[in-house]
Amino acid sequence: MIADLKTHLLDLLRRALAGVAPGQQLAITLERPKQASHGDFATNLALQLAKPLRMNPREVAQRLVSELPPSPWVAKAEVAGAGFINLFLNNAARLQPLGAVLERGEHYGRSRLGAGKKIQVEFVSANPTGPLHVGHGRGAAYGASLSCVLAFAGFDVHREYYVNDAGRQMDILALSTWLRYLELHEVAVPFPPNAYQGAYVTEMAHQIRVAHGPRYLHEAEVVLAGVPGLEPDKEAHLDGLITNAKELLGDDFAYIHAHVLSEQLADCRDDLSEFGVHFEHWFSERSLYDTGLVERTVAQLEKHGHIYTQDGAKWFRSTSFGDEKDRVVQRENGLYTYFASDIAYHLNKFERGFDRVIDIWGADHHGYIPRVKGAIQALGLDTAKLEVALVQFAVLYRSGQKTSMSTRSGEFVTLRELRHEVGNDAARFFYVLRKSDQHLDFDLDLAKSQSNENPVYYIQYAHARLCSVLAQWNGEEDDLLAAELSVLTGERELALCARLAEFPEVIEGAARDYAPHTVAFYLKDLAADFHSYYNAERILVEDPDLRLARLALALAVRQVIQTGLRLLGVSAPHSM
RNA sequence: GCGCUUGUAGCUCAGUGGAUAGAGUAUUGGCCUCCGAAGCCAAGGGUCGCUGGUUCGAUUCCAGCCAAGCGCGCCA
Repeated sequence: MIADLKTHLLDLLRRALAGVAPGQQLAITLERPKQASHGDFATNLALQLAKPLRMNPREVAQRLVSELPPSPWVAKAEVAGAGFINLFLNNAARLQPLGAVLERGEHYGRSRLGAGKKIQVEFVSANPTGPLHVGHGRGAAYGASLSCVLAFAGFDVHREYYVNDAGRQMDILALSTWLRYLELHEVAVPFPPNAYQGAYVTEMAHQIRVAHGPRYLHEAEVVLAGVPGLEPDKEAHLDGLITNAKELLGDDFAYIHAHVLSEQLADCRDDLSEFGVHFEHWFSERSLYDTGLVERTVAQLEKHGHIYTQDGAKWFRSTSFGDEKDRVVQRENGLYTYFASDIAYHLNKFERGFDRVIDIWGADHHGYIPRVKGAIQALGLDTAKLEVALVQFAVLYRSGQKTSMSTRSGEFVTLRELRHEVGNDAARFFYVLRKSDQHLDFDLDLAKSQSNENPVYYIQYAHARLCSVLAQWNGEEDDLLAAELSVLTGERELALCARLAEFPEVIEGAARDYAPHTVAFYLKDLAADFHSYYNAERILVEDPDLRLARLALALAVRQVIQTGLRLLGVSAPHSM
């Protein structure tokens, strides 16, 4: 409808252009002016033409206006400012979007932009070594909202969580749990400061003790045998302990490893699920090793001459692809690096036939992009299909003080804690209310103590008000779909219609730019327009025609708020 | 040092090659016998970091500088 209207206006301008400057090929831009006095649409066409035609822009504008063919929708066209052409629509045209919302209902705003293309969105992918913290929450909220927007814009979206279940961090978690277990049995092994400190580790140790008693007990001397001291290299100390644990426990270490992994993954899954964040796939890093894909990937790179050996390690020549230095894929000790499995993972993604793959990473991974893209190119794949969206870290403030968010130190505010304090709706909305590449100062005190000031309530309140009015009318909502809308002539009403008309454009923009925050800002604007209208005019008036038309407008606004909030994972309560 | 990101109202943040740069919050003053005051209306508050360049026009694009965050491992 409104797309047709825009097409119609563009067509009018194109014909005027042909009359004034035959042969001029210009991309005509049509924008919605910020000020109502500048019309419903404006174009800078005359300003663009002024130079090639060597004419005064206002004069060009004047000639374009006089060449503009008559239209059933355009009330007037006028020249303004430096040479803008402002187009004013008649009321029938301005009411069109309202009719479109009523007709399409929950599908209003849906787009064919994605054309059913398969697109994978991988996000969160936090190591399952402890509870998710508020930093992960941002990636979760962003990824989930973006995925919904993309799906609404016509993409076939696949959400995926990459589970880092193969690396050293998981070994450290298993070790940490075992050490806590020994501690519970009063075995005197000092708990290393760089092991996982969180209380959940002790809880898991406790569970293991309850389930298996003393089965995993060993004397302190054997546990510490041959382990280098904490100084000078505390990581070497940790590695020594891991080596001993694996030897002493054998298959039992694998059991503890598997146990802590499944515990943490289950916790993570529950946490995200309660946050309204769901994944189609949980992809195991370890499976890349089990299926031999990591090995095959490196071999393939080697075959094509992108690998060389130096100092006993295998290096990928990523400098050939614009990286600042070459990167190790297989260490001197034979173990593959995280990078190696990540190349294999991306190869696997491409082999699954996605038209586009989006990785959502924390901004601290930005230096990682050139090497991954380089590897993809080296494998003969199309790097343009991979897009990386960086999400800046949330910097957490408590009582005006910056708070640490390290998982290993155990000093962090968990996502679960945050959700319980401020609620899922406020948390989801708060996270997505800034563009993703903007640093986020997350003021805990503000979020927790003043949650009523969170703008999400402003929008939800508008929704509840609309529900309330419609309930008091107590009629059949289906009857509103056929209401005669032409009695709506007030500026506020027509402004609301214009706002409704923007929604499909906002969705397409958000999908194109990976910017779900624009949906949040749009909803704030829509709610503001409605609150303003609601205070100025009465909806349930005596005149039955006007009442029905206003109720139809209310229904449409409620629908778009509902749709928008759903995309952001925020509830639309009927009362609050 | 190099790279990426950021710099807009007291604070937190949107936005744009175009007309008078916006919102929330904070401050001040109004609006409920009337559909929900978690709301509305109004006022004050700005060198869009600085300097150049491109352009009819730059807060927006480009370069340099200043400042902040992050990254620069045979960690993941």
